[in-house]
Amino acid sequence: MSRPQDQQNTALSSAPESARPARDEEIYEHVFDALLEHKLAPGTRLSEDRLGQAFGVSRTIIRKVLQRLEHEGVVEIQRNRGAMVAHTSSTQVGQLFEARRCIERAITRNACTRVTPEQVGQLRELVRQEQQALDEQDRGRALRLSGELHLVLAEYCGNEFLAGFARSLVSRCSLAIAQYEMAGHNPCSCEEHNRILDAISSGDADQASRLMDEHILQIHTRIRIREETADDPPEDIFAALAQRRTPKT
Amino acid sequence: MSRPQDQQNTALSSAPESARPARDEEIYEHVFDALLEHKLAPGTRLSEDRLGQAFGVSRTIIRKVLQRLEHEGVVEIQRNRGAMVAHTSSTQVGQLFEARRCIERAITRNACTRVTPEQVGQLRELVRQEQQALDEQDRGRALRLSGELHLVLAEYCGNEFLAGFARSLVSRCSLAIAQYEMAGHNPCSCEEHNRILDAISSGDADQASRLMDEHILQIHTRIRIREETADDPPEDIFAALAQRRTPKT
DNA sequence: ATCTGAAAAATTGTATACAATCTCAATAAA
DNA sequence: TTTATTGAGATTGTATACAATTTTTCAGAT
Repeated sequence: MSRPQDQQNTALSSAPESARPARDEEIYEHVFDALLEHKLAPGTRLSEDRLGQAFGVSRTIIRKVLQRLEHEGVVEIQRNRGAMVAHTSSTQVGQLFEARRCIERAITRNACTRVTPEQVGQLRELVRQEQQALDEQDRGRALRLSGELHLVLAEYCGNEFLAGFARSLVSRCSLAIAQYEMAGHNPCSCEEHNRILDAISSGDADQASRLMDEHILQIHTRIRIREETADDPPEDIFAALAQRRTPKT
Repeated sequence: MSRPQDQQNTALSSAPESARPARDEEIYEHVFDALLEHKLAPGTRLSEDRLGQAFGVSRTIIRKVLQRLEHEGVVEIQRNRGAMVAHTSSTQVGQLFEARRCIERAITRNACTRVTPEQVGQLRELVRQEQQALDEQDRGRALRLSGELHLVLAEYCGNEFLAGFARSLVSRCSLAIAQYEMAGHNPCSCEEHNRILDAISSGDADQASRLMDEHILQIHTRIRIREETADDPPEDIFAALAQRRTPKT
C-alpha cells in the first residue's frame, strides 16, 4: 500500500553512521520509553503494519520487538489478533506490588554494601532531574525518571537477575499506574527517594530496605481502583513514536 | 540442501487433529525440557536451520522459540552468530542462588496460607515420581521433576510474577548444575522436598520458608566450581529433540 | 610446518509473498 | 428492531528469497 522498501537502503547507502546500532534494539527502546511516559495507554492496539511503517522497517523487526515486550509483560499478544498495551487487573496490581516489595527490599539491602559514592552521585542526579521535570510540569518525563531511579539502583545492586526482575516490575507498575491512577493526584516522591539514598549512602541496610518497602507501599496506596478501559489512540500516535525522546542527561 | 517444504503441508491436509496446538509453543517445550534434563550442554550451538529441519518448520518459528528462550536466560544469542545454550559464570552462579533464595522464600511463605490439600497432594506425587526416577537411575528425568516441583509450587503461591521469576531461575540453575556439577555426586533431595511439604501443609510459614532457604543453599553447596566448557554434541541431537519426552503423568 | 589472505560455504538478518484468521459492515430473515 | 449470515477488507502466521555476515577451506608465501 506504499513504497515497499526504501528506507533501509537509504540508511545503508547514504548514512555511514558508526556501526549500525541494531535497529530492533532502538525501536524497542522508543516503544518502551513511550510506555513508561504513559504515551501509550493500556489497551492501545499495536499494529505490526503501522509500527513498521512508522519506523521504516518490515513487520519482521516489529514482531521481534513486540515479542520482547510481551515477554516483559508490558504488551499482550493474542494469537491471530495482534498486540496491545497490557491491561492490569486489580488482582495483578496487588501481586505486582507484593513482588516489587520482595525484590526491591533485597536490592536495596544489597546496594548498601556495594554501591560506590560515585554511583550515589548519579542516583542523586536522577532525583534532581525528576524534581526539575515536576517543576516544569513535565509529568511524563518525571514518571519515567522516577522509574529510572529504581532501575539504575537495581543495576547497582550487583545481582543481574534481581535487576532484571525489577526492570520488568517497574515498567509493569508504570502501566498499572497509567490505568488506575486518579487524574489530579500528588505524584511527588522525590523526598522519599532522597531519604532512601541517604540511608543507602550511610550503609544502613535495615533502614534503607525499610524505607524502600514503605516507599513502594506508598506508591501502591496512591493508586485508586477505577474500572476503566482506554481506547482509540490519537491517529498519529505511531508517527509520534518514531521521534527521538529528549536525551536522558 | 533437502526438500524445502513438505511436512507442514502434510500436517495441514492429512491430519485434522483437534485445533492445532500452536506449533511454536510445542517446540519451545521440547527444547526447554531437553535443557532441564541436561540433554543439551551449555555451549551447544542451536542452528536455526537444523532445528527447523528437525521439527519440520521454517526458521521463522525456530527464531521465535530461540528468542523466547534467550529472554528466559537459558539461551544466548549473539548478533550474526546465532544461538547457543547459555553458559553460567561463577559470578552468576552466586547471584543466581541468591536471587532464588530471595524469591522462593517469599513463594514458600505465601504458599503456606494459600495452598489447598489437593495441591499438596499433587506436589507429593511429584516427589514420589522423582524418587521413582532416581530408583530407576533415570537421572535426567529426576532432575526435571525436581525442578518441576519448585515450578509447580511457585504457581500455587498466588503471585504470577514471583512464579514467573522462579521459573526463569530454576531453569537457569539447572543449566548451571549441568555445567559445574561433579560427575558422581549425590543428587537426592527428595527427603528435603518432603520436609518442606510437611511444613507447608501444616501452615508453618516460618519453618517452611526456612527449610526452603536451607534447601536451596544445599543445592548451591553441591555445586563445585570446575572450569569446563562443553562442546561437540552428538550428531543426531536435533533429531532426538523432536521425539516426545515421557509424558508427565 | 606455519602463517596469510582470499574465495567458498554456511549461517543469520530482513523483507516480502501468500495463506489463515479475524473484524466489521451490509444484507437478509425473524 | 433485532438477530444471523456472509463476504470484503484488514491483520496476523509462516515460509521463503535474497542480502549481510561469519566461518571454513585451501592455495601460496614465508
